[in-house]
Amino acid sequence: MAAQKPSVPKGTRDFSPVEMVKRNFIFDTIKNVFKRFGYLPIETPSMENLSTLMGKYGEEGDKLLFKILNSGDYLSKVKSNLSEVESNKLALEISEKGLRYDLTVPFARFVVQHRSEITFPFKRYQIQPVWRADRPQKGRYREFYQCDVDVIGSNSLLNEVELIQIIDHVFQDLKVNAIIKLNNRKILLGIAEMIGEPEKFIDITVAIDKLDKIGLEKVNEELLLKGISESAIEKLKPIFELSGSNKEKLSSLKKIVKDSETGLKGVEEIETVLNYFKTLKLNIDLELDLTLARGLNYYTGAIFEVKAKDAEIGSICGGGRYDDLTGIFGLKDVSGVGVSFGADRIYDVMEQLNIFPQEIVASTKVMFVNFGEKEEIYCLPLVQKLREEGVNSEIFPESAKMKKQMTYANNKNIPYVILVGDNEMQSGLLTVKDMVTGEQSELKFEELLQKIS
RNA sequence: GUGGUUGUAGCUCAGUUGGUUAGAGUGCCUGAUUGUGGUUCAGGAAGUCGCCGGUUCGAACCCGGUCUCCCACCCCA
Repeated sequence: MAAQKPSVPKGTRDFSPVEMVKRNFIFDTIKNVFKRFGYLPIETPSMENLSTLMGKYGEEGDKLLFKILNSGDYLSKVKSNLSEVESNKLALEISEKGLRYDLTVPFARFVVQHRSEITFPFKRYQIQPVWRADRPQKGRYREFYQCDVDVIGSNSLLNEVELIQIIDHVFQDLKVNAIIKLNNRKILLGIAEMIGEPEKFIDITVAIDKLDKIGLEKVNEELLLKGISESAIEKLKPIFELSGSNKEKLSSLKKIVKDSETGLKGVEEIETVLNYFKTLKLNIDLELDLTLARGLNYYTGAIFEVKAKDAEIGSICGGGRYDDLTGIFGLKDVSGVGVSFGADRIYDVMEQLNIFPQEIVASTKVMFVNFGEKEEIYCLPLVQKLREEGVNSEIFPESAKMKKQMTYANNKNIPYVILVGDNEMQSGLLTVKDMVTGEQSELKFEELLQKIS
């Protein structure tokens, strides 16, 4: 039988040690910031009941869910006529579980399910993979990690402020130049009301979200196509033409939505958030962007999106406030707000810009060459001592040829190689080779410690 | 889901109008050097030409299907 060619499913990837070291650098950096702001970790299962996931991400979202086939003789339980039933109807009859699509909905489920154990406001972070069945392309995978921070059970806009600070910290620590775009769904709703098309709210937001990508004309075409009247489109025009500083945009916006209570509330919320930053230091740019809409329709208040300034890859972080996500699961009046960092896209940006710190790649600092049994017995306690001193060390596991052992150290980027043979065992010194300069010196153990620390 | 594109050695890629035995660079292995990697030199191994079928005396090359990669749309981290 011919060996089958090994491969992984479309849109999924293996990660080599070098890649994992870099990925862990991103995860660790993000995690440390989360912890510094008082967030605690949780995890939820990779799969959820489809009833938990369906209908939370819009029509498109449902299509992008990976569904898991029921176990056993699932076909025998199908009630519909197989030759007539539609695929998506059948899917629900033979599948009751699916892979999670994001971390926010499982979190809402978690909160409702564990409400009696939770003290509110509940601040949690969660770093796990999610799955989406769309076609892979640049910066888009079928399996990728999200790093979510959310606070639930508090309406305070201080939480929005805190999330912006977290984003600021993360990208500062990662040394990624980024910009936060901020908007508020209430403003978008107010605008929809103003132009007399409140029921077309979703269509309007999706269309204006594309403004910077496809331009005003195409957006207007799309709006017409969705059945929005020309006069309404005409009224939208001044919103697209808003410019200047955040302050200027807000004051002209106030006039536009002056007759919409919701709209004014949204403007006020943004003003409040921005006012906090009059006295807080913020390194990242924070920009009010009226064309930011975000597709997920559970957002009700503030919405955020972060873009890398020096790379073209879509958003690397996004989120917002959701007033009633727990309501779906039976817990009313619990508002939450959170953001999600796209670790894989951040990786792509950092890789493209070549800004991973050099020193994270070297894992082993010292390697002992293995000359044979006698020497092993002599070296092993030394390796142990180095490890006790916190130095990452290893001994080559067999007395292979020098060339092989040196090549191993070289390929693994090990900076120091130690040679201990008859001479060294007699003198009690260690021959230490600096793999960068090629220089060798005979040192006492303590001198070695000093040299490498 | 729609449209386009790619696939040849572990990796990056050549390969003429369809014509003997499919090449290069790099990596790998061996030796020059039995206690010295990264540089140099000599030698060596390595390919169902993505897969299935068709056309042809003959296919890496032409045709059809399929999978995969990448890109755009939809949507999104």
